Amino acid sequence: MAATIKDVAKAANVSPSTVSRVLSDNEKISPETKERVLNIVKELHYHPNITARNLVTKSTRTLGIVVPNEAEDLFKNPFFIQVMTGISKYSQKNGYFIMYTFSKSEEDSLKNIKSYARGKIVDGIILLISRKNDKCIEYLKRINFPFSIVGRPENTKDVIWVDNDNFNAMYNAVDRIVQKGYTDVAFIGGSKEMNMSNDRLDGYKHALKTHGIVADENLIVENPNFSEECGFESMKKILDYRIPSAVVTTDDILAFGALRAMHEILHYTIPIIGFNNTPLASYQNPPLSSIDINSEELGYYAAKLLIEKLENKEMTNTHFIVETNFIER
Amino acid sequence: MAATIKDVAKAANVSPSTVSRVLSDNEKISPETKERVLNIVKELHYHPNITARNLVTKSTRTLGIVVPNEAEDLFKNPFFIQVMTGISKYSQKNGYFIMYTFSKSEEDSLKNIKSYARGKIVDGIILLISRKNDKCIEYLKRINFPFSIVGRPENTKDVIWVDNDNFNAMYNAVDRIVQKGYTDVAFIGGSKEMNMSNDRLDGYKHALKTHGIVADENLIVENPNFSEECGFESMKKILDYRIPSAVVTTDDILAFGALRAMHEILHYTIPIIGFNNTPLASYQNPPLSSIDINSEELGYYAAKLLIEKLENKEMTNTHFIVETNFIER
DNA sequence: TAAAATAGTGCAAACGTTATCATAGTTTGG
DNA sequence: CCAAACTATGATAACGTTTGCACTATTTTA
Repeated sequence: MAATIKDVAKAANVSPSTVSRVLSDNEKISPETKERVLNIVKELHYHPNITARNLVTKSTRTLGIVVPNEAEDLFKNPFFIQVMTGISKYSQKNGYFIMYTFSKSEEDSLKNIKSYARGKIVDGIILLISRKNDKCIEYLKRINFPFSIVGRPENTKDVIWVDNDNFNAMYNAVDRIVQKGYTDVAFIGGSKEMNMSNDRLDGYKHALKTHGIVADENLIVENPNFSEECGFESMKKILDYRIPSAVVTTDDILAFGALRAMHEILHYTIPIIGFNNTPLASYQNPPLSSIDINSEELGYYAAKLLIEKLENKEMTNTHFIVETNFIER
Repeated sequence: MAATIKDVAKAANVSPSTVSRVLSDNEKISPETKERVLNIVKELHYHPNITARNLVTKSTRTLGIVVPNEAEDLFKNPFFIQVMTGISKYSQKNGYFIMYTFSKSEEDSLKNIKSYARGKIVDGIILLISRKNDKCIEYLKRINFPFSIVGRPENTKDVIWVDNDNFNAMYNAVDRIVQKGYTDVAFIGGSKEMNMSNDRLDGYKHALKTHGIVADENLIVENPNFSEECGFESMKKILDYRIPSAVVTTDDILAFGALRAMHEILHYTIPIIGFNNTPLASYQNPPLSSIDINSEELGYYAAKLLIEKLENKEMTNTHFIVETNFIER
């Protein structure tokens, strides 16, 4: 049996309170007792029982991550694991543990959130996605449970969120290629369910407008998801209509598909830009230019803002915008 | 404030014990009290405090996953997230929570394991990697803490592990292509630190031997890791020496690099086989044949075996072999 | 019909901490 | 030099459950 605080207290000839104080440091404990206690602690290999501590402090120093089922479509995309890495990095640095759960559906997400929140198993929750009319967000708001979101939610009021500036990221990319002389730019987008899709489309349109170019609706293809197949079909559709001078996409995987369509149909490629800068983007033929969204930072800041809220730090901001970088290849 | 078991008890005019028994079901409680209590539970939105329960039951029904730093090299590879999904699926089904932590190094892993185990924060640990002379394994064995490993450890005595049969997977693949007439097969491998690398190499050698072919050491290139660059360089080296009739690799990413080398140097491709069946394998040009290792199942069974141990089920086996599938494209 | 078994419930201890309050001893202030 | 303030520590009550034991009322057994 592992030693408890009482064992240490007895061996050091002090009360449990004193041991507790020694361990939490910031107390007025005489140097002698401190040393004596610390020696016993070492000797007995004592480590406080976190569960017991959690019970009395009414906090678990644990964050819960809810990974949506959509992630499955995105095994191809390191986005989620990168975000999770970022969350882990900040959390560890600040002594927080992390729990996660994969959810098959929005309902399932909600169920998992409830078990986290109601069982008081975590102090806060990080959502890796925000849907339209998101039930999870609504629930968390209603029960007033701390949470943060990766991705801008529909209604940003009273929520903590972290995202890229998708509008500007796409705006700048399109602006750039138009300036290079590619004025006839096609757009291949993914799921319209997500806010970022619309932001990126808006950025595209606005950039064209700035240059006095009227967007040709036939050059804009949106899809139900971000698969390679969708990218392929979209490009095919576009090529059937006309050969644009360049293509922008809202995801590298879409770009991979589009690239394949060019190879198979055109037998040459036109400039194309991906999004998310998947590690494999650089290995495409030709290497794919892409917009890096710094996924890891998204997670890092989602954890940071949430923890700041949990610790009642005065928050300067209830959201954070992570930079994007245009990677030209 | 959320309702406690005492509130429910008071409202239902019973003792807390009775409420507890109603909630844990399997007790001789009269149908009337049961119904009455259940109603109050619903009315008060009562949910047991898991921390308090954990304290008295001396168990957290939580599994801890230690993700190694190597994962970072493998963002390109959905392996880890797939394993984590598998773990999540089995755990959820059986009412277990999951914690994870990324580790920067073996030392860091050990530190994280200690905080999980000594704080009694998790009931068991799943390691996502096994190194040579693995300090984590050694520690967990020493303190006799339940754990399971994804991947076969050096010493399988007294440990629970789940893995593919890497030897046979590679053996069969090589056997297959040799039978098709490609007798001059090159081999590109990754980190020798990992057992599976050696198993796969052995499988390759043994398959050739079976067909009476003497392995040409110059056609065998091993690398420090599984990067695209390594694949590229290895293929280059092989082509400098001689053009083989086919190539097998121990990872799709290596194959991607090798494929690029063929395109750039040979300007045509020879048959090549990857490993892990990365989602992007099918989008290569030409589509990459690969060996699917069913990563998700690896995680699923790692969780299953560990939980069985935790619940003292009589375990028929202390390890499990997950099937591989040759995906021909 | 008395003794024994059983069904249904309550009491109280335990789990291992932290935190509030009290206290003994020492130092400081006027 | 006595009251006031402070220092270092201990006693004790929580935190919210589960569980072993005890108890009463009922049913079964012989």
